[in-house]
Amino acid sequence: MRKIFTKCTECRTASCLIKQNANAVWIKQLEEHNQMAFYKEGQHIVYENNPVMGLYFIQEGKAKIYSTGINNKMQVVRLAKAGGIIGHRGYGGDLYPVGAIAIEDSTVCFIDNETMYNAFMENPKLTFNLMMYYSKELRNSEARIKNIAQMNVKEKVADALLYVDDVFNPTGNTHKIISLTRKDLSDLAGINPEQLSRILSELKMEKLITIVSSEINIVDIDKLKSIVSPFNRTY
Amino acid sequence: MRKIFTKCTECRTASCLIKQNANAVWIKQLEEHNQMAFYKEGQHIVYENNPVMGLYFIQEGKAKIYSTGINNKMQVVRLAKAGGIIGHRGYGGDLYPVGAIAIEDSTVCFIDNETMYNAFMENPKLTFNLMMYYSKELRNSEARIKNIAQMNVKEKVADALLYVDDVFNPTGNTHKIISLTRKDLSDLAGINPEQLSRILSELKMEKLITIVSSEINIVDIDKLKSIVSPFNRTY
DNA sequence: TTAATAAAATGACATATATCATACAATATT
DNA sequence: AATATTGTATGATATATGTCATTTTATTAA
Repeated sequence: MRKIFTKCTECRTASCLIKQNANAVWIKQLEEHNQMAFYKEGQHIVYENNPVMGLYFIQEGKAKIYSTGINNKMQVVRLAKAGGIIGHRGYGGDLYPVGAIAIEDSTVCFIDNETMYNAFMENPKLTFNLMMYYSKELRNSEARIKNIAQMNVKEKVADALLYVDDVFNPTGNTHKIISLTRKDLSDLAGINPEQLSRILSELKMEKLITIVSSEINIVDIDKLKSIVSPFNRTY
Repeated sequence: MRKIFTKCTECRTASCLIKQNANAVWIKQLEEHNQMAFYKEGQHIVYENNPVMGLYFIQEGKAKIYSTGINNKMQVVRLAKAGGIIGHRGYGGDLYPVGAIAIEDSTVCFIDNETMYNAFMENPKLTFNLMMYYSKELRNSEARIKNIAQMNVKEKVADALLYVDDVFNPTGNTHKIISLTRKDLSDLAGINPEQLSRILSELKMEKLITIVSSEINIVDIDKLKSIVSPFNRTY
């Protein structure tokens, strides 16, 4: 576990939008308003249908953003890691329609709505880049709508594996699927765990992945991509 | 058909984010850079996988935003009307991953990326509210991921009807499903037209909707909502 | 108005995926 | 180390939904 930094100037999360875009004066301001919190794996960072009080910046760790449907079936709508943002949807007393759970021990930096609003009004680049962040997530989300609606289970599994790899292994050196259980993966793919197991076995037989003590490794990422290529997703 | 306004000061689209949030100086600036275009029903406003040159603001009319999957199967990811925004995803020479087609005769106001960027840097409220717009669309989109993944066909149809009504009949006085063919509706619900027909007949029998010469009218919106209520979507 | 064309609805059938049950493997507990 | 507990994999079966064919209704053209 890394040390918790309560000051932005000390924080080493280079991908943080605030560090990248707010001016020095505002970084000081924000430092005085932020609240750091530590979440153990499995703990809720935000609950579904609770009021949105501000923005959560993941300083360290990983989280799944989910929404609960019928029979308490969980749908993972997106994954986030250090630098990622949770919350902030629906300004002005709205409820937050999705929940977030730490899938690794995580430290999260919280800044309330009012402080954020003031920062936005005086840091156009911050606002612009946060707008871009949402815009990019929206694009991803719309791609996932099509995928979930049209793909068969095998394609959904390939898509989910590639999504996880894209989010959690950005350098591309390693392609290990980390921090996620079979249940998490099936909730992400939008299928049930049994189907997931079946397809994983199939992919293992076809030598696209290896599984050692239930840890998944992508060994032939190109073939995996070719499974979803008819849906021209760009990973 | 309404007259095409080429000046923001003349334009009567009250819901336009630019009109609402840009200062007078910038509205003048934007007026000099905007390009108006008229699209007949069925015409493309933007094509899939084309470069994103700027932002499209719908002044008048309606559009479906879609993405094409396997076997050229269309998935409608969202609907937009006057005041709605198309484009802008993936700033910086990226490709626009979804397409947009006018589903009514429409006039659309286009502003290039550079002009928009300059406007953003000097109109924090405009940037903030556009960020909120994307944020809201993202929230909707994530809700739809769960819905499409978990709902059965009947729930999908109810959800699609309620979505259309919510977007196109905001006042709530009338609940007529307009401007959409059965194909459009099934592409939105993520099912095939045959299933849609079957479910529509069922809903008609149950007196939740009426169909006169293939025009759908929601007559019992509460019962329709109760079909999707286990998914606690807030229309 | 009638014929021609397109759109929508219905029916019969095939199939992919979910469900339930069971078996196996891996981690945790005493 | 042995047992309990959880997580993962596989098999058998049921069911919802997609596909293809046909009929009915609506729209357009002659």
